[in-house]
Amino acid sequence: MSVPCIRRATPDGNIERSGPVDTITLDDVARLSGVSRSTASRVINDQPGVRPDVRERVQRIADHLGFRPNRAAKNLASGRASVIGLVIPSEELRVDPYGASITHAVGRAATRHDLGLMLHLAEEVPGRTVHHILRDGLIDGLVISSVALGRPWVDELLDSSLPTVLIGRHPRRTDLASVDVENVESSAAATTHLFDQGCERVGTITGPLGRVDARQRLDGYRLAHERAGRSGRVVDESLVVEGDFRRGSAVEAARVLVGRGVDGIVAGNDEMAIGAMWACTALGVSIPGDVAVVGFDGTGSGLDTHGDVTLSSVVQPFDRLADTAVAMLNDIVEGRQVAGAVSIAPDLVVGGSSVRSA
Amino acid sequence: MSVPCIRRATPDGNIERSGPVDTITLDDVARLSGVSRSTASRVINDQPGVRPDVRERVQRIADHLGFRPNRAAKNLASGRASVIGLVIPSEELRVDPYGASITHAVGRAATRHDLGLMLHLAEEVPGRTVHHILRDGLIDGLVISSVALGRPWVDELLDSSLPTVLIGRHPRRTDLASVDVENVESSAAATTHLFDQGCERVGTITGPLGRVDARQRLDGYRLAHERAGRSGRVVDESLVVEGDFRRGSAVEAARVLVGRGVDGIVAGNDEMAIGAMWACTALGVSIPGDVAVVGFDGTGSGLDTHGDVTLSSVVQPFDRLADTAVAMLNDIVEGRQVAGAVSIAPDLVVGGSSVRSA
DNA sequence: CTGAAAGCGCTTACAG
DNA sequence: CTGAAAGCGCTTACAG
Repeated sequence: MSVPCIRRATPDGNIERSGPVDTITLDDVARLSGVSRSTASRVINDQPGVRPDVRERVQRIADHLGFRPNRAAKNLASGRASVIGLVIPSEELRVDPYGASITHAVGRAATRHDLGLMLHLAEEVPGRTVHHILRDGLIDGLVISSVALGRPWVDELLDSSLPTVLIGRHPRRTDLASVDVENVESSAAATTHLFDQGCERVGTITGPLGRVDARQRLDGYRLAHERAGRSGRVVDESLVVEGDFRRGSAVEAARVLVGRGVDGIVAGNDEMAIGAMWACTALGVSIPGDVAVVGFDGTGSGLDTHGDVTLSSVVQPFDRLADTAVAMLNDIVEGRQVAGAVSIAPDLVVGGSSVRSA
Repeated sequence: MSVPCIRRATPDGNIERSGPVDTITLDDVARLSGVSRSTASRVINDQPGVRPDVRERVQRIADHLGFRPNRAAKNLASGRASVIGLVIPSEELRVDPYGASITHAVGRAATRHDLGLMLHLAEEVPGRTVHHILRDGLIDGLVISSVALGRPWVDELLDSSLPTVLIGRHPRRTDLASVDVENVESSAAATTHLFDQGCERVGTITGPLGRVDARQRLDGYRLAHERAGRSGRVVDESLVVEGDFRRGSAVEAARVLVGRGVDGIVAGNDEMAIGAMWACTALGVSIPGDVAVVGFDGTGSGLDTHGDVTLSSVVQPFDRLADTAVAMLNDIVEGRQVAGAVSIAPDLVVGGSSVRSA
């Protein structure tokens, strides 16, 4: 327990700071409680084997002192950091709301599990990073966004000794612990929803088809057509246009689709749905009257209305995805077994972009 | 140095993991180099006072072994974590590209300074958090986004003993170490740019005027009018509309402004610029022909084109802002004095939304 | 220039 | 149920 720190502005407008932080250690708690360090430790960590009255006394004193265990010491002694890392491409975080949503959700999930979250931005850089991440001993494990896959050092992490959980899917490997949103059925549901609104000619703007999720969503689009086959709806391949999950690509694509007479568009994600809506609006094509639009992700709905029309979308359950991923990671870290791949169904949230008040 | 960890899929499709990570300690390096731990430590940390040949030998062996110091031990022994925290509102990260850009930039800056970055999402929750952040001993200091200010626990951090640097400006306090973009002159430059393009009636959609940056940018808009006073350009108060920095608010605002006959719009940020462009497009008002638009932040430019028109914008120097903030924080942590408030000038990047090829 | 030793604040068998 | 003691892997005066 030392002198509290003082901060003040110096006359010349600079700022200085002195003195260490007021620190209460486990020893303080033990001494003031009249027990050993071991017992105090047990109380603090909710471990069994302490007489109830002793436990209560120690706890009260700890609370009163505002004791917080030093994480570095805890980490060193226990070999556990109580911190997890998140690997996500920096590009993703910056240009795509999906990345921000995942980061946000994992951050919240970590907090709920009483874990710190370190951010590891996946740049295109070479390899030393991996070793740093691994050997620093600063984190217990990693949540890796599948969007980060493909970078050599990220793939290297998957084979390292560090526990990892993937959010999303690996293009090839099936041996990884992963959590993913269900893509096929939910995309089919979105397409079917447009049929239900009376759309006869529904096109789709897909994500980059090198990506698993983009392909699966396209599969769902096809599946819905198969199921609606008897009502004369079949896939017109000229209405399947590949985008790149970014807004700009959908502007082009939507123009093409409008030119080919669609009355509905299933976009591979919300960013592209927004691009499509933009293009339609610019062409004087009304939404949802002339063309009904539905997206995927849920990042474009809510606050971010476009014109007066809210976007219909297959909304990813970001919080559940993140919570599941963090829980799985925790299980792996603590040596419990973990189911390999978890899939979580999203909800289709219907907004103004697809509902025709017939 | 122990057994490497093994991971394998079990027959029932689950995944298990066993064995500790292969660990090389400073002791290993010292022993194999035939020196003491102290000397090895000096070499590893580039401290003076080691004979060159010894230094080289130890270094080689450390490199060969792939030695990485255990951060927890280092932290515990030195009282320094080599990790900084970033406090940013979770809402900001999710809905506003500005938050993502800041996060991205601070992450990169931290890496450059060889620091880890912990994410502290500012929710609306009560107070314990502060103490956690402070006493965990997990971080040396905090970069706080000014957007997070206003939450009681964030304000509390500013008065704590933990070193902090603000990115942005505090509404009242001037005693804080902070880094901010220059708002007034740059906003004036954006407005003047529209005048230069021949705009006679330039309106503005401001951010929420409770915020300093929003007010400063409005000041810049006024300043440009003052300077252009002799050419007959004066502020028409009916062309000043308050938004909330979000896209939706600008859609409304732009309709109002178009109704009042503007031929140019200065938006308080890019999100609102995009909303305004959307509204204009929907109204059949062409950009930049009928209305020229300029934004602020640089988050809406680049990849994210709208229609075919790229957005002109006052582009924030995110990397420089972040780098400066992290460097300042490091200085404070290491006890060096730090200039109080740093202001960095952004660049006006002209795109298609404001250039009239007369 | 180099090393022996104490110590950072905790956890965790181990013995009572 | 409780405590004494060793140890996690480093840093850092201190003495040579």
